[in-house]
Amino acid sequence: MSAEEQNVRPPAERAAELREALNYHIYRYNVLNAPVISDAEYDRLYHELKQLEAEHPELISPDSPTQRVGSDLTEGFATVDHPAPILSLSNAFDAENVREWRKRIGRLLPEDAALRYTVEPKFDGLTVVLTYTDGLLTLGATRGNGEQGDDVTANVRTVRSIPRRIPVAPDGPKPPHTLVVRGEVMILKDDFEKLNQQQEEAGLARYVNARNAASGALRQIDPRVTASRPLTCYAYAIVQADGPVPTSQWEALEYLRGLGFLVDAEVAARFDDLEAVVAYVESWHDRYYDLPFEADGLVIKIDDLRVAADLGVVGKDPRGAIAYKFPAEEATTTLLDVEVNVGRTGVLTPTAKLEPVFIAGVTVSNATLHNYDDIARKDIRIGDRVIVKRSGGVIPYVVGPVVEARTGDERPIAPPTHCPASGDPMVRLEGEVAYYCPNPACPERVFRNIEYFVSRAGLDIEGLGAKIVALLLEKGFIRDEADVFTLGARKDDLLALEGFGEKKVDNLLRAIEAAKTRPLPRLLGALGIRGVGGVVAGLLADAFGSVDGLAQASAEAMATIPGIGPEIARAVVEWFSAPRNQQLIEKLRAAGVRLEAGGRGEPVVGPASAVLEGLTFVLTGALPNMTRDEATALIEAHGGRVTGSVSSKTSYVVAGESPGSKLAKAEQLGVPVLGEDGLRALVAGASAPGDAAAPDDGGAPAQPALL
DNA sequence: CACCCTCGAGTTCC
DNA sequence: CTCGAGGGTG
Repeated sequence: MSAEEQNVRPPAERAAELREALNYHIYRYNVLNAPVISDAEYDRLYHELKQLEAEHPELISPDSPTQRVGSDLTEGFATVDHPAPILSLSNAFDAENVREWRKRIGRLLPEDAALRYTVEPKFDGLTVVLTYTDGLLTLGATRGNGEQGDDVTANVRTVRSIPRRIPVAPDGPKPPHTLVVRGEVMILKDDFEKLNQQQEEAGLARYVNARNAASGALRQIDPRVTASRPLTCYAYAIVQADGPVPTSQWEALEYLRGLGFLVDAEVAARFDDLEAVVAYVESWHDRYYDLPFEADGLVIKIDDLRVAADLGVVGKDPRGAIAYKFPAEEATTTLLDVEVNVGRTGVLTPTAKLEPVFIAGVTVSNATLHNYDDIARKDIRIGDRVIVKRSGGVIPYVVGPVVEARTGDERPIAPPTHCPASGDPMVRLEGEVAYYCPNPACPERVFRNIEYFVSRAGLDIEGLGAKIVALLLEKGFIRDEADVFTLGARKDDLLALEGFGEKKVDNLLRAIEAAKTRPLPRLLGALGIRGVGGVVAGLLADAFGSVDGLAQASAEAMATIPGIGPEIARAVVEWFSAPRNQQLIEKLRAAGVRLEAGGRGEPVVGPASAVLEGLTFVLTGALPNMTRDEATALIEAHGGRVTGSVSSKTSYVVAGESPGSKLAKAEQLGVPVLGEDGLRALVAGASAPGDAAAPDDGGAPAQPALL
């Protein structure tokens, strides 16, 4: 049943259906801690109902979820009244919504009133209300239904970032006689990972998400259990005080920090211009996932708390603040099927076929399932409702199944016993996760190998992508990698193919011709020997100088090279001992492919300078004026190294636009971070006067700056 | 033998 | 980008 079909039904019927569904989801979320739909979907349903009620006010009923705030009251805890009701916030989903909010409140304010705004993270945790009497933490309560909450004082006292006594230091500032603070309890992302590792080691189920785990922890009857869970609390508001406290939100945050509360400082900012606010919140779109906590948006508040209070409340939403929601990165959908992919090495990778679902700006219908151990560990079954996440990076993956939504018709997923392409029985190597198709002649493996051979990672033949490789295989024009070089003799056959004109064929043949004289490391890497990528191929090329030299080398000889161990050596020897591969080399030789290092087209370029000698760089994000390849070339030309992951040995991280998790890692490890300019300065500065001459080897002329 | 670091391999969508 | 595994080091 599609959304369109639902929407043409009578409004009254649809409203009743939405009410029922929402109430059920509220119960699942708040009471059982086991939601069956994502927050984003909940939001969608909620807004549909709200809009329906706006158009047809007669449909509003007292049990409508729009008329109440959610409740998480649990039996087993004493119920306490909140000094002030905990309200929710209206949502903004884009810049325009934020401007509309400003316009709405503008009508209630004096003409041209100058406003300041604070922006804070919208924590995805649990709201708590903390009461201090003469500096002592005397009450901690959950949000409950907004009016009343559960008394979880004993549990709250176990949270280390919540002061049990203020002042925390003997000379620290003293709070007023009574102080009520609002905060958010959560499990930080790193802690959540560790917690799940412990769960696994203990043979227990993983928690699906941090919020549920935190919620469960806070509601333990035995506070010792709570104490064993890594809870953190950020404070963000003063609810009540009987002494002088700040009258602006910005100062309130500073005040709370001064008293010893944990207060966010990464996101919090104050602006006196709404457009600056809009630019700021949008700037968080592609970096909020680097925050140490889960956040599903930002909160924009009128900084002057008296002005905010005077604006009052509409429905259950205060007018003085708005929640700016990030595009949802998680959604639930149905796992329709699991497809098996055969890689060029023979590894089988399960891929999830999903009912298409819109997440963070794109429609996702496929997601990797990594391997069969992972499927078993998460107990994912075909037909399950599954949570799909598209975080930090871009690549979506299946987080886990919603066990509560099972109907009993779900089917377990078993690793295939035979290769879907060749029919060979699958092999699982001792101690490895992957299942392999052991047959090197497996049609899928052959296809993937050729595809890799000609790809950018291999010989980089432009105009020869996966589609065309598949077509050429199907037509019988090629059967292995070397056949690619015989295509020049079959120009007429190529021209006869659909979509292949004179120009396209000429370009393709020219690219193939050029690929005959690629540098030796590229050729070695393109062969697809297990464990031999760009770096290892370079080491082997340096040591043996030619394909034949390598083919004759012993495993022992290879293993003496730093960076090559017994495993890779064995894989290389094994590869060259296979008749199939020996024939391949002979065909390449016969086709005129250069199998040695050096020669024309491969100048041995000495370093332009050695100013970066001994330094290791990691690139992340997009630099404004150079590609990653150019930046890598620049660093290497000056004697530096570029690696993929940040470690304590990394000298510099070069970060550009929308950097990934590497930037956070760098900050965590205290590795200095450079921009593009910083990199150029490093190169230029040190190589400036006098020392630009290439060291000793007279043969290679120093290259001028690369750009 | 237990770490840490690096490399290779596979992956999604437009 | 993330994961798993190989290689090297203390």
